[in-house]
Amino acid sequence: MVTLSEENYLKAIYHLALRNDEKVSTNAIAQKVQTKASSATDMIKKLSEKGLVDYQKYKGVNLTEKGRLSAVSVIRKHRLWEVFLVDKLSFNWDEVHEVAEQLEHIKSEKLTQQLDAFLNYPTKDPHGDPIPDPSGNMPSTEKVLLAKIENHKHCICIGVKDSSAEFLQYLDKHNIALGTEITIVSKESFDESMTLKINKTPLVISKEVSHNLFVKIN
Amino acid sequence: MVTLSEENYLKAIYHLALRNDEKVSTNAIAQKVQTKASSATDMIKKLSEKGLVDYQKYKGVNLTEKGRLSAVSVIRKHRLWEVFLVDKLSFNWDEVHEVAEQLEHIKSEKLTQQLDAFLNYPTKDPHGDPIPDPSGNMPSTEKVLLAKIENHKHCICIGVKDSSAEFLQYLDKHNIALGTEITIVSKESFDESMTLKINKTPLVISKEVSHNLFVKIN
DNA sequence: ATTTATTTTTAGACAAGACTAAAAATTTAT
DNA sequence: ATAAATTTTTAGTCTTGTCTAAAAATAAAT
Repeated sequence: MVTLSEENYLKAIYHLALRNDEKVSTNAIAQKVQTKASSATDMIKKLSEKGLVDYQKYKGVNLTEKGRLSAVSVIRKHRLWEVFLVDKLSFNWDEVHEVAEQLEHIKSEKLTQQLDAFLNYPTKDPHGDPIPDPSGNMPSTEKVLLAKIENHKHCICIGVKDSSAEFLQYLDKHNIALGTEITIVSKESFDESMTLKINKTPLVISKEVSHNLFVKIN
Repeated sequence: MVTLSEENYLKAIYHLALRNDEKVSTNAIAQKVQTKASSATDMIKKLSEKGLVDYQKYKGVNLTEKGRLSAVSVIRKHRLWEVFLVDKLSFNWDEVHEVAEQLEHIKSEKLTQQLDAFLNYPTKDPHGDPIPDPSGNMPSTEKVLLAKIENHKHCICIGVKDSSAEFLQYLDKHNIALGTEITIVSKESFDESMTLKINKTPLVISKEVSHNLFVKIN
């Protein structure tokens, strides 16, 4: 069971990880959840013990898959409730956040499902943010780092982050270009390396590569 | 500001005071909120300090007007959400309680108002209980226990007393719903069982059932 | 490469709510 | 009316999540 506070921390980490794409710092989390760094440290330890984040002292945190699913579930509920408030209860788009912050913590699988159906399976909330599907997939509206793609997913290369000549040559050598379809075959958590399949050819890449390549989900 | 726990205690006291009409005992409260008497004592002191209940040691508690308003506000939200779940999200009437227990604590005046309007200002929840108005007036229904109805009378099911899932499922199984017309065919005085006729079908019920079903005379 | 500054973690404390065990008050029974 | 049983309260402890102050680790700057 994940408590309300834990859910808020997971959500904060999820949102911070989107832009940074690297490990999230204690201070950043503390600021996001409006608390002190020492409190954040305590909570991070708790989340780590529960297997919701990967954590090493002084090194920042990452969501585990379990933690990510929990965070996305809360975000899904938040955004569905925002749609409800605007579409059905005539709220303005700038009035919904505070109420949705409360509603997102209601625990009932059936409630979420039925609400989704009642709203006609919306794909975006009133602010234009995508609504994750019931199994925790966040529709990617825009480019995402290859490192963020889940196992066994297909995606398409749409750009690079740091375009050094060496890196572009590396890509050429392995037949990765704009528009190339990439399948994630497996991911190693200890060094964040990945095995891909490109045009039926397997390729192992390091985390330096996966964090430098932008893709979009097919 | 009234906390979630405080709201639950106030609600418990409100419901207990209905029947007893007298002061409510610590033990009764503890049982209702599923806790120990010592915990109840602690909370009662806190509620007393906040001016939500009148309390004298060993003498039981009464809601103050302030406490009553707070309790009724929670009950109003609980019942509105129940209507929402049944009318809009296709919940069965025996599935709504647990979820409504969570939703009743959401704090937003506008949310409650708009929900009320969206549901078309309902006056009863799915169990037939009245929904208080926004200023805290609880409509008094002239509902009566089925056990009290005389022989050969006709009446209409308008609610239940204790709405456990098992009981509601029992009612469903025997085609008793809100609005169902019931005729009392006979009454056994030795065990207080009754024979009814529902849609021309006879049904024998125990005193447990007749003491749990509210009806109004046709 | 040390010193300085910043970030992060630890240690100890606090408030809310709950619990156990025991004491005090009240009620019931003889 | 006094003893027995029950109810209620107190005292002390626990957990969750927060805080402050200080120590330790990392990062920045000279």
